[in-house]
Order: sequence, then structure tokens, then C-alpha cells
Amino acid sequence: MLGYRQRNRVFQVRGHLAVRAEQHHSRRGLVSSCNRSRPLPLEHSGEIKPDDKLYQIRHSLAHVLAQAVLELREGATLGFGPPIQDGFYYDFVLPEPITESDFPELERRMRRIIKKNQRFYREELPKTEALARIDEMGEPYKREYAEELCAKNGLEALSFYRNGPFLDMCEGPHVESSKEIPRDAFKLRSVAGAYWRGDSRNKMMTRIYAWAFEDKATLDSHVEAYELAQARDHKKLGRELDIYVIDNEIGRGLPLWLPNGTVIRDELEKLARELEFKDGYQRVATPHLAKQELFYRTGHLPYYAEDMYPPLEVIEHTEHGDEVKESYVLKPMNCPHHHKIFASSLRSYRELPVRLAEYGHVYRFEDSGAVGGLLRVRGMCMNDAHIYCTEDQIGAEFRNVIQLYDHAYSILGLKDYYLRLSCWDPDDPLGKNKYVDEPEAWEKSQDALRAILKELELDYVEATGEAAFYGPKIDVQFPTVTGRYESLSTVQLDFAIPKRLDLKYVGSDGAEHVPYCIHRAPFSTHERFVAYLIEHFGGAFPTWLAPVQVQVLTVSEQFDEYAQKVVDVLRADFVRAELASANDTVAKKIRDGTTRKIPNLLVVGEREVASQEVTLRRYGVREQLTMSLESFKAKLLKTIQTRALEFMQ
RNA sequence: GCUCACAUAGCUCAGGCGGUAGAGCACUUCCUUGGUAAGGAAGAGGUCAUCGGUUCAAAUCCGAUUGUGAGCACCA
Repeated sequence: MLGYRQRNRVFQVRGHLAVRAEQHHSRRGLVSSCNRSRPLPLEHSGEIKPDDKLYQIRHSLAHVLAQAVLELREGATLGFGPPIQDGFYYDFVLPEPITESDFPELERRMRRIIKKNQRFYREELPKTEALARIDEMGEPYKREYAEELCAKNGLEALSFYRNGPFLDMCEGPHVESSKEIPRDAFKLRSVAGAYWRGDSRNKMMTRIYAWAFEDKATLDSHVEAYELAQARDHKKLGRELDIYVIDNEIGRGLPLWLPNGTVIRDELEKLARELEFKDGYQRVATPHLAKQELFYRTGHLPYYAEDMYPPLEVIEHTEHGDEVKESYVLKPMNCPHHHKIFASSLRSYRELPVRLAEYGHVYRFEDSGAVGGLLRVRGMCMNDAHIYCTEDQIGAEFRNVIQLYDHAYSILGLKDYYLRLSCWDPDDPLGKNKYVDEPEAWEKSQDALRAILKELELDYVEATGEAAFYGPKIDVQFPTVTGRYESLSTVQLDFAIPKRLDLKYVGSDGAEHVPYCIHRAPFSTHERFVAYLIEHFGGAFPTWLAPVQVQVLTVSEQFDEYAQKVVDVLRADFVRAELASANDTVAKKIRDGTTRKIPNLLVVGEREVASQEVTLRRYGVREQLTMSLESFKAKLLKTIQTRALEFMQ
């Protein structure tokens, strides 16, 4: 599993939040070049470069695939076909669809092509000749791209690669001959739609993904690791472990949290409350609805309208019998509500920073194709807080928030993530509609975040066009079992909305000032965070998070009385302990407890009853420990209280 | 939203070239009181996602719809 994740990592550089002042680790794993920004697309991961043999093999295999597809679907036209992490893909417009049932035939043809020892010839043609050749080839998409290449980059010549009968406009490089391509180290993986040039206004092409490695053993181990990882999929484990269900009569993307899942939520909330209490947050609570008008004032509407559930129209009657219509919306975020709490009293600079925290429910009308499992839902509960502060306090508050992340991640043992500084895109076609139109404020706040990251010696990736409309943010990206990265935690700087809502405080100069706002969600939403934790732990939660912490099982029914006493003693201290059903054999009870991934199984029989002991069988551990009930309870409580990942001896 | 695929019992799946369904697990009852990953028996469970079409006959073929998955786009 670990191997898979390492191989499949998209970015070399991960964030490590080693910033706790009191325990100054010697820059564990920090990369000192803080401004090393990286482009985001998968194919530009930096792990594999054009000079690498594997890059060339993958790139050449893409051409071989295209050749095979053209054999199978005469009249197909070509899009892009780059090498990517773990393999390659190629995009086509096909006269007849290709499905995964065509893969065996395609792979056969690819092997046959490779066997022909086709040489890859590079040829450069001057611009006009090149365009003429592309027209001859009948490749409209290549033509479009070629024109753009020439126009944007001022190219005077374009390169082509030919292998066998296949000709493609391509930058290369490729292997010299197809005999350099191992015939047994690739595997077609999936077929999917993909927009030409990644733009949804363009035609949807057919993309064929494939895995490709230097040899069969690497491919096999990769595929095996991938399949193993699929066993940790939160959708699969969520059902097997009774964590949540999604019922279509409730609605798409609206999960129902079962008792087991609710325990996990409660424990996470408890942890968040403790950490936030220590950091001076105050808890607030707000309704799920608000008047639509509020979101016009904040600037969310109309820009954000299609991502919200449509408004509820309410008619109220005045005392004169007149009808007054009002529109309410389900809030897609908590900030306007919190802003109103900030505005509920006259604030002095002496109060700042004000930190308002809430696990708040929000509703977003996500596109149907985006919704899936717990990772992308339409109703979610967010570990939200808004920090209102002066400009001078921004640095310290960001540092506090990042320390809070670090603390939370270290408790959970999370290491496999990277930081992304999400900036605005001055060239965004939506331009002024999408982003707050204050270029200087953008530059200034982005510089401020860069400075903080640098000061904390955190490495990060910079992503243009990923900012919130009101300011830049630092997102923490975590991998899912499919190898994709999702934003989990986020901390955002907002220099716009407080002004729009007329938030203010009285400064030391006696004048009114607009506060800055920091939005942050270290534990993300319950939905996404629990999804990640299920996959991270493979469903085998540490004791403090486990829905059932201890299951007591007896060797035979005659010891049930003692077992029940063990359960009662533990439950008296709020341990989630339960008694296994009586009518099974020990072996069966062990199996059931193990299948449910219960962290601590206690076996009691004649010996334990006689000595008032318990025999502990930890999840995934062969060796058992027999100890007194009192001793076990003390160790267990310590394990839970310290939120230890392992049982505390 | 888009492309492709898929939809059979609570779960995992088999079957069905058109004649109204089957297994394992789970569940219920009974037997068994068993020291470490499945003790045994019986029973209950399904308009084969929904709607429409073709047909003497549809769970099977066709269409639409809904849902799910992979990917693309989106993602405060």
C-alpha cells in the first residue's frame, strides 16, 4: 500500500507543518526552496522528464495506441496523447465508440505493432508545409493546436513523428524503435470522456488511459497495489462498516450518518473544540437559512447562483393584510452568518482578533457528475471559523491556524499531503465577475501568504486561478485511494467581504477600520474528512475514533455474566464497549470482530473469570496479552485520552 | 453538465440467445456451550431500478428516465 502511494504521488514535494516552536524538529523533510512553484496538471508532475527512458516509452506507447485505434476505427481523429503519472493517455474523436470490451483487441494490436520494430522518425517542417501536411492528414484538432503554437510561441517550424504508417504532429521525444518498448509492461486502464483542450465549451473526446512501466513486474506490482488500495475506498468501507448511507429518497449527495459514522463525527468535533478552545476561539451557532438578499450583498450572487439550491419563496402578511414576498436560501457557506455575529456589537481593536467557530451545515448544489460518496456532497458540515483581525495580526493568526493543522495532523498521523497556495488569475475570462476587482489587494495579500509560508519554511505549490473570489488561500491537498488529490483543510484570507458587509472596529486612533477576515477549516467538512480518514486508516480506526472501541467475547455463554461486568465497568467510563452475541463460537466472534475492524477484542473464559482478568487481542496483532481488568481499563483510558494511534502499554 | 459503462435479495454476485429467478454472507428460529478468522439445521427475503415500446409472452430485446461508477468540466 505504501509502495503504491509513493509511486503514485503526483508531487515530489509535500508540505510538512513542522512549525511548533517548542519542539523545533530539525526541519524534518522541509525543502528549503520555498518558492518552487509547480504547474498542477498530472502530466507535469516533475517525477518524470522527457529525457527519461520511461517518459519516451510512455509517449511512444501513446502513438502505438493511436495507431491501433486508427486500425480499429477508421476515420478517427486525434487530440493529445501525453505520458502521465503511471502511464499515458490519448484523446480521440471516434466514428464509433470504443469501450473497455475493445481493450483486449486493442492490446493485441498494440503488441503486434511493437513487434514490428517500427522506427520513430522525427521530421521538422516549416510552418506552411506543416499546416498543409496536417490538412492532408485530416486532423482538425492538430491543425487548431498547430496554429496556436505558431501564433503564441512564434514557431516557424513544427515537428512530426512517424512510426510505421502512423504520423503525428508531436514534440517528442520518442524511443528510437518500438523494440525498446516492453510488450508486457503496459495495460489499458479505462475509457473516459475528456473535453478538447480541457474546455467544456469544446467537443467531448474519448480518452483512453493506460498504465505503462519499464517492466512487467513493476506493472504487476502497481496494478496489485492499486487494487489493494481500492479495498480501502471509503464508499466500500463506509457501507461495510455501517458508517453512512445515501438514500435516493433523501436525495443525491445528502448522506445519512449511521450510528458508527456519527461516533466518528462526534469525536472529531470534540477534538476540534478542544484545540479551538485552547486557541481562543468562541463557539457560535447559526441557522441553515438566510435571506437571499444577504448573498447579493456579499457578492456571492449572482455569480455563485448555480452552485446554490434555488431559493425558497416565502409569503408573509403584514398587519394590513398586504403580501410581502421574501426569498430564502440554504447557506452555501457560513461566513455571512458569522460576519453578522461580528457586526452584532461595536468592536474595539482591543477585542481583536475575534475568532468565531462553528461546525456549520452548508448546502451546495454540486453538478450531478461531481457528486460521489462522501468526497463531494451537496449537504455538508464544515469545521468552520472566521477570524477577524487587523492587518498586523494576519501573520500571527495564519501561523496559529497552521500550527493547529500541524497539531491535528500529528494526532491523526497524517503525512501524505502537500500545500497549495491558491492565487487569483488576472487573465480569468470571467475576470471581474469572478474575482474581487482589486489587483493591488490581491498582490499584497498573496505576497503576505508567501511570506508566511517562507517564514514557516513550508514548501508549497502555487496554483493560479484556484483562489476564492474574495482572496487567496492555502489549501492542503490529500490523496484519495484512486490517486487523485482533494482539498481537505483550507485557510483563506478575505480582504473583500468584510467591507461589503460594512464590518468595522474602532482602532486606537478612534477611527473606524475594516477588519481582515481569515476563513479556515482544518478538519474540512465531516463528509470529506471522514472519507479521507476511512481511506487513510483503511477503516481500522485508532481506539479513540473507533465506533466500537472494545468488544468483549466469551468462550461460552456461561461466562456472559463476567463479560457483562467487564462491559459495564468500561461503559461507566464512557468506553464504547459491547458484548458479542452469545450464540457463536469463539472463532466466529473473533472473525466478526476482526471484520468490523474493532481495535480491541477482549476474550474471557474460565481462566479470566477465575483471575478477574481479560485477554486482549488487538486488531491486526497476533500476540495476545492477558492482564487484570483494572490494568486493562487504565491503559485503555490512557490510550483514549491521549488519542494514541497504538495501544498504550 | 458532458462521454462511456453499469443497475438481479440488506451485502457480494451467478443466471437468463424471450416462457415471471439462484448462491454465499447477513437476518429469524431451533440444536450446539464451543479457547482464537466462518459448528449444524430450518426459515424468511426479490414486480430482476422506474416508465413506455416490440411480442402470444419481457427480468431477458428496444427507447426514455432515474441512480451508481470511471473520467472530463466544475469545485467558496
